[in-house]
Amino acid sequence: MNEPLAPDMFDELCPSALSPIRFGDKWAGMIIRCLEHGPRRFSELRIPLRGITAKVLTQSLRGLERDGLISRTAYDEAVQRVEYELTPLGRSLLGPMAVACAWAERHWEELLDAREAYETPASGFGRAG
Amino acid sequence: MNEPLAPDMFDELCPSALSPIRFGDKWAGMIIRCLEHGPRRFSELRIPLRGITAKVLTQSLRGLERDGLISRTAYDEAVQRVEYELTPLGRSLLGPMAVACAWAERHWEELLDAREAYETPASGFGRAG
DNA sequence: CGGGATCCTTCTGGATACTG
DNA sequence: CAGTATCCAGAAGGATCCCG
Repeated sequence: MNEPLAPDMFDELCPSALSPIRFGDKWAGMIIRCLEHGPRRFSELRIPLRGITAKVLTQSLRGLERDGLISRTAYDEAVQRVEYELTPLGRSLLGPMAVACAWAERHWEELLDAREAYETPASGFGRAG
Repeated sequence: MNEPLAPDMFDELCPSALSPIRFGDKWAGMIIRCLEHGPRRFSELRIPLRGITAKVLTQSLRGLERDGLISRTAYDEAVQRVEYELTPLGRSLLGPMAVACAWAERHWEELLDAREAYETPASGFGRAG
C-alpha cells in the first residue's frame, strides 16, 4: 500500500532541529509524519527514527494514543503484528505541522545567524549603551 | 502605550494546556504572547506567568534572545529597567502560533474525550478482536 | 529592579536485559 | 515481533539566598 520509510527521512540537516516549534514529545512530530501516508508497524517506525529504543518508541506511541492522535491495532497472527495509524484528530494536526515546517524552512537562515551572533558577543559592537 | 497584562492571561482552563503543540520551552510561547502588543519589563512578565521564578524567567528569555526571537534592552536609569521586545523573527512566529491556538480551541473537546477514554479502558468494549 | 549562584527535585530519554 | 522491567544520566524546572 505505502512505500517503505526512508531511513534518512529525518536528517541531521533537517530544519526541524532548529525550529522552536514542537509537537508533543521529542519523537511525536516525526512519528506523525511517518504515519502520514498510512498505517505503519512498530518495527517499521524504528527505521527512520534512527537509534530510538523500543521503550522510548513505546512511550511516545502511548502518549499519542492517549491524546487520541493515533490508534493501535494488534493482529493476532502467527508472527505478531501491530499497526499504528493516524486518527482523524491526528490527521488534523498535519495542517499546523505543515505551517510549522514552512516557518522553519523559511527562517532557517535567520535562526542559524541568530545563534551564531549570540555565541560571538565580541565583534566590535556590544550591548553597551 | 500598552495596557497591563492580565494576571489570569494563562488560565488553567486554557486549551493550550492540552495542546500537543509547543513553542520553545515551557514558558516561551506564553512570553511571546505577552510581547505581542509591545515591549514589556521583566517584572511585568512575571505577573501573568504566575509563580515563575526569576531564574527560570531569565533562562527562558535568554533562550529566546539566543534564537533571535526577542531583543533585550537595558535602560540606565535611577531605577533599573530592562525591556524585552519581539524581533521581526519573533513576530513572524505569531502566525504559526495563531494556527496552533486555533487548532487547540477547535479540538479541545476531542482532546478531553480522548484522555478520558484512555483512562477508562473498562467500559464494555475493549481492544479485543 | 533584574538578575546571578547554588542546591535540589522531577522529568525525559536512553542502555541493557528479558519475555509472550 | 513488539514490547516490558530496571537502572541510569542529563536536562529542565524550581527554591532559596545573595548582589549591584
